[in-house]
Amino acid sequence: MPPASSPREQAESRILEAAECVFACHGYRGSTLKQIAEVAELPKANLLYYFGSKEKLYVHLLEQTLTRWNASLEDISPDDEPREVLEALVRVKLKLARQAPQASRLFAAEVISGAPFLRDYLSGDLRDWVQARCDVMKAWMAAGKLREAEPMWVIYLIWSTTQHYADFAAQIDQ
Amino acid sequence: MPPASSPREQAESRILEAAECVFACHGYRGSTLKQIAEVAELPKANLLYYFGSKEKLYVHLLEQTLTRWNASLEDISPDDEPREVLEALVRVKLKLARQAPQASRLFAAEVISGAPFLRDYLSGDLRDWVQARCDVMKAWMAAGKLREAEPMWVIYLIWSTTQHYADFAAQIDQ
DNA sequence: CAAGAATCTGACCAAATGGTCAGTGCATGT
DNA sequence: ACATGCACTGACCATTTGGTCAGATTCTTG
Repeated sequence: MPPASSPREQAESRILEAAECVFACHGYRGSTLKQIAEVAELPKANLLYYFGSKEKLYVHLLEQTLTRWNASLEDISPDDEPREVLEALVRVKLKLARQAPQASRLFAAEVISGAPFLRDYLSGDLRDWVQARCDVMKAWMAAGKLREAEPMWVIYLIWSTTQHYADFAAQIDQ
Repeated sequence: MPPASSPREQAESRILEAAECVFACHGYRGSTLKQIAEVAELPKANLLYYFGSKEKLYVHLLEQTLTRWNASLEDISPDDEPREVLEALVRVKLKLARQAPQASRLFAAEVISGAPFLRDYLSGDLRDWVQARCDVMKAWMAAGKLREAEPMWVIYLIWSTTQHYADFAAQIDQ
């Protein structure tokens, strides 16, 4: 059994890190393997050796990002207090945008370009995730615990705010 | 004197429309002249004839967008009522995002990729515009007319919300 | 040590990219 | 009729792109 950091794991994480950076800045089509290879300080052929193709590398990165995000976002129930849950939701998402601005940007770039690769995911797991939150919010509204509003818009509001925060991070920091 | 829609004007607006669509989806580097030409239903060489280069076409589009935006955003003064002004600001930006989602996306894509072409503009006219609003908000806070908050964040909040609204428009519409 | 598997990479390829250019129409004024 | 300038474009070019591959190197294991 290979140790915790086999050459494979080392190279893969190095490549993923570089790819995240480049894809986040230029989107899928705007990024080149050459540029990613330069950032990773590895020959281009090495990326292909480990990930097969540009597309596979990109999708791998997307899946990794969404898996992490979903893992960080706890479940909620209609019995919870809306204010606390929503505030927690904002804080978690904001923390993610701060901790992993690259991933946040990557996600935004993908969505802006029409989410060609995410579409399947959005109509699957993530869509379910969103739907579940919407249902809880509707229950809150029915019980008078939350002001009437379109739940999906609330989620988009939270996403958009934190997302844009990450996108403008450089400018905000000044 | 040529009539209101000379061949030049017709072709240029046709090209700009197509370019806005493509650049908005894929950013500068992710877009190709071939694709823009196909959308515009014109030969590729025609785009170059009128705009000289891909970069010039892109910058032309950015300038056009920002000029329109700035024209639509009225002035505000410390004597105004914060709630009204901020609500107006949101409504105008939201209207722009609805009316011209492509331009809104174009702007977002440019910012996400580090605003390489906008940088000059952001540090010039637009920055002044932002600064002016921040000053007014600070005056409001000093006068107790607005809750304490970092003014720039308020502006980013408004931008991010409307921006993301445009980006997710297709999904929201469902 | 030997055999085989895993790791790595320079050199190469077909396709696509931004851009050039010579040349073709075509309207207008003289 | 003819000259002039604008509008237009097919064919071409150098470069870059994602991807392949044969072979070199290193590691693991019997």
